[in-house]
Amino acid sequence: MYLKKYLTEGLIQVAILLSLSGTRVDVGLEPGLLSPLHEMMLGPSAGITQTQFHNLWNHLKDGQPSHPKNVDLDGFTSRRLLGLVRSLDRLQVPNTELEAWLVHREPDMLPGEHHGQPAPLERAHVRLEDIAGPGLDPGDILRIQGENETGRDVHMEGGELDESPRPLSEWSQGSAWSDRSQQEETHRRVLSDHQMYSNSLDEEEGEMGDGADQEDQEEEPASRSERERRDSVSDRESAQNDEEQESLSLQECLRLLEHTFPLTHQPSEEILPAIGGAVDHEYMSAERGPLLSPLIPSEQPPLDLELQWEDLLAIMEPHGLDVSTRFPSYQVGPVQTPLDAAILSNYQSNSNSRNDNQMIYQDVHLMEAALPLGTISLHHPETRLLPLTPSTELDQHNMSLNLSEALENMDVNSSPRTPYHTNLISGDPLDDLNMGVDVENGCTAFDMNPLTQDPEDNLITDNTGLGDRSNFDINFYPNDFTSASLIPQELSGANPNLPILPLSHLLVDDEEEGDYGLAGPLGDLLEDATTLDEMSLLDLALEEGFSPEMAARLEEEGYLVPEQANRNTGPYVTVMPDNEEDDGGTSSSRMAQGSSRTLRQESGEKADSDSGLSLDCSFSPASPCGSESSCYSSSSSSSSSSSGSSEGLYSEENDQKDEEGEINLDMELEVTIKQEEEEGAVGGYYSSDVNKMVPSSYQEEKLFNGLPWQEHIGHDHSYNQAWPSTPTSVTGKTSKKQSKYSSRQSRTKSYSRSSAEQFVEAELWNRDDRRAQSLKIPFSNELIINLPVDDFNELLANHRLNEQQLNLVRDIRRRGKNKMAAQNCRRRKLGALQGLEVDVSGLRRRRAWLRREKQEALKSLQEMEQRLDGLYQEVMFSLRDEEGRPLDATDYALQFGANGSVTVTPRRQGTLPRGDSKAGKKHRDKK
DNA sequence: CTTAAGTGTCATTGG
DNA sequence: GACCAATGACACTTA
Repeated sequence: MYLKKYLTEGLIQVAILLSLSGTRVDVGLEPGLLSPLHEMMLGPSAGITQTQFHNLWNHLKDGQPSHPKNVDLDGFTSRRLLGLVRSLDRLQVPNTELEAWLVHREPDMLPGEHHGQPAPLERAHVRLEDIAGPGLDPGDILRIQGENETGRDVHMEGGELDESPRPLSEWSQGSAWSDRSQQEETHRRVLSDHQMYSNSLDEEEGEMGDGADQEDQEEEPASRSERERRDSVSDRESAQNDEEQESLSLQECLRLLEHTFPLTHQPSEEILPAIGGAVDHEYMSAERGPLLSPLIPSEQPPLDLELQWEDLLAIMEPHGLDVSTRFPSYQVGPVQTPLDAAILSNYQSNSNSRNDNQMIYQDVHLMEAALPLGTISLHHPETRLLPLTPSTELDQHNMSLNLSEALENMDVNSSPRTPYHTNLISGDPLDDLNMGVDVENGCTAFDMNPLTQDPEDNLITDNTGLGDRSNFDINFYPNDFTSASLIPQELSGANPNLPILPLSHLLVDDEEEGDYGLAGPLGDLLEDATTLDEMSLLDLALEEGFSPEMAARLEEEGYLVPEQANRNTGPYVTVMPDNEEDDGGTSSSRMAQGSSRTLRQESGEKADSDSGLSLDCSFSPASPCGSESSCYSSSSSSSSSSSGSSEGLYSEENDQKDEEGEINLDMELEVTIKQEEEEGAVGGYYSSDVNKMVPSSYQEEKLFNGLPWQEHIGHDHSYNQAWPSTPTSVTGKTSKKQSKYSSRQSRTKSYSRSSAEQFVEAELWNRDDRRAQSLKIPFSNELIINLPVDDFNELLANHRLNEQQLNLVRDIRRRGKNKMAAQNCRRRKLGALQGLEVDVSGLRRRRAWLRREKQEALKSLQEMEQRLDGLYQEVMFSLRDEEGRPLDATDYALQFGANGSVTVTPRRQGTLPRGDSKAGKKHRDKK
């Protein structure tokens, strides 16, 4: 069962991965696989995936990371592989490394400027820049930032900000910027990924994370020129920097970051919340038209920036939480490895991008931002506390908590944030997708950090995704830096239609997926799939994942049908009662044989009966149970003689031996059987001799030898049966049991070594068989059980049986049928349970998705309401009464006629113009 | 010795 | 009313 579950899980995950995109899987696998681009593309082998997933599970649950399969690839090989994968994906893989430190560079610019931010971040950035600096000059960054910000925010966190805005804008305008170098794209993607990650986190928490995407888009138009400039700068940088140089610089930077990481990390998180608080403030201010801002981003760059900033803040808060929760290692390990540093740098880059927004915002609320940063730092520790617990459950729990909190926040502060949701909806689907991916990447990145100690290793791991830690990490690492870009594109390409729904929804789903026990990353993947296909696709993917199981199930069921048919056909089935493995075709052919066989049996039976006990005792080849006979006979032969002829083929010699040796056994068996019957003992352990009971043609046995039908026999528990030969057979129940047990064991011991299977089957001889043997029932139990009623009655009529025999035969039939029915019932039960499990998982995902949708809808609704209010007030202010005074919105209401006419009517208590519930709200609020 | 899983059997129910 | 399938409950075995 557990193995099956594992397999199914692995299969499901594989299916999901495949459904999402081969790249993704590849990316994840690449690190672990030395050669295997094709595997990655085609889909990892089940074993690999399983192991990875298992590792993920283990990692999440146990916190134990590295998987043996996670091989650290050389930086070159890993890069090569990544490059190949990227090329396959169509995505050009720029050096993620570059991106990482580029982000860091920006901070360098900032150090002096940041008041609120903690020194460590700045330091780290500076160092990184200093080390890696080849490509970009701090001055460039500053310039870029200034350009981006239109000169407003240059002072603040410009260094950090400059690149972050770039990616956002570029990302949104990716098509326009296709010309640019791959590196630039990668930078953008990375940055966008980080942002997306934060967004996704926000969504998961129920925060307003969606707004970030919208903001990004909004920013684009306004800051195009700036972006272009930045792009040009980035191009220059990319051209200047060789990958190797970048890697080296990155390594150094990572090292530096490691030293400073904790501090650096905190600042980013802190800054974000602080910024978020400031943003909220601004939104609260009624002067601006935050809602409208998205509509006219170019005209109102500051507003856009603010909006973006808010989004970023919203994202950041959840992001930090998510990071902590998802990546316990990251949180736990105050000492972060270079990789972590790199990841952090990326993360910071996200924060930086937010900082850009902040910068814009800070022009207005600079002081506020500074304060919040300090205050936010407190926030960070909390997040870390959660992450300390490695268990996924805790993470999920945290997520859920965050979500609830986010929801609450929504309720309270939804109004300010809402405006962006519309943008999100209209937002580029690709961006959303990317965001979701990025989020995941960010997570993975964090995971990687702790393990990687050497900057080079970190880089390698980052690039290749071969993190030492856990398979899980490995799988997702690639996404973090290099692969991240790839994945998003693929996703976007694969699901252009999905765009409306931000990936963040998916992330939210992850929480619930956690219920399933899926790893966070896996859950993300699953959620992505769900979002893409709106759960239905996900379900399909799941089913596909289960396909093996399902197929097995179906096969079983299909088998069931034929099996039943066989049962109905009875006689034929008797030969192979349990031929589950047999196809219907075989059964049909067998049926024909069975008919002839039955005839033979009858004739043979008579002959056997003629032969008398000796024949019965000896294994008549046509043992009563056709199916059992073979195994049984073999066992019996083994028991009686060491020959242990397999396949139930008995040489006459064996038969004779059996006969001789078993005659006594027969007698004993009868006694024991009677006792059992008297005692009502359940099942019995039958000696091989029992087979003798049923006369079946020797040939028939041969025909049926080796057939799977014996399966059920194997299941037979011969309870209470004492080994005929054992002295205890005559003793009481307990003694019987013991004797039976001991006899079995002895048997198994003696036989198992020679021909284990045959012996086992022989052991399976059941009580009814023994009884039948004892009563000299002329036909096999299989025949008795599987014959149709008419045939069965005919059979009974043909054979003159005494009352005892008739009763036994009927009992055998009843019990045999019930046994098969019970088996079928249990099989169905298991199938139903599995199906229900699948349904539950699908429904959970569905529920999560619907919840996300609901949140989004509420957000958009609030946004619309706010916009309506603003418009209403605007209109009212523009109106003048007879005396030329502006109308008070509280005193007058707009009424919209059916013909499109709008009339201003004095507001009366209790009467509100249509669609002016909001106005009424306003009125009330003002009062 | 305990426990869970698997299996056979009985009794019952409904078709 | 007989037959059968399905199923719950119980007992037993086994790992």
